[in-house]
Amino acid sequence: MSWTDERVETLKRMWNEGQSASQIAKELGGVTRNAVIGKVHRLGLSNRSGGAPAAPAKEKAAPKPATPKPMMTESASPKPTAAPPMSPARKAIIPAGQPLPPQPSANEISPEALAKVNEVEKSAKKISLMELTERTCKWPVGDPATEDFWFCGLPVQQGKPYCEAHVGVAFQPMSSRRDRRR
DNA sequence: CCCTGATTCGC
DNA sequence: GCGAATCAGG
Repeated sequence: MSWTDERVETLKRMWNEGQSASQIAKELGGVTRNAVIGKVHRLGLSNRSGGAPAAPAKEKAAPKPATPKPMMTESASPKPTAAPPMSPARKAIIPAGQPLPPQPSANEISPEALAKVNEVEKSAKKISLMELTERTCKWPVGDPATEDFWFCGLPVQQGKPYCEAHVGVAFQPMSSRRDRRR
């Protein structure tokens, strides 16, 4: 693949939209994110600005022009309030009667988060215990005492044991989310 | 480990 | 000019 006008155009557009290099590469196809980044540099638009070099620096070793970009959306307030799902290990010891394990109670969890989970669970990979890996969401769904039980299996949020959606319900902002978003 | 962009350098 | 390899950071 080569950089046709059209492809370059798409590149520019997406880059300015804040898309990541890898996303752009995927969209374009036939190129890697490295290619995209390389091109971005050659086009001189490493800084996601329309093209207004407000900083006329002549530095050679200017390490950091500062990046006023949103970047990673990481909210840090890890205080597990909503009971994290129990270990799969207790699978068999459940009185198969009715005292079902407290399905991560839908107490005061963000309605949005719950809605998100419901959606996610529909497209979940539904993997089994054995299929769990370091980077698969380990959120259990269903009744461990029945066949109707599986793990989410979606890609986990970096660091966390669950996917984004499940991290959302697993880690409550400790109160009933009071603060405002960023 | 996953991901991000930045840089280098042989082609 | 191109982009894989590498680097630096989250």
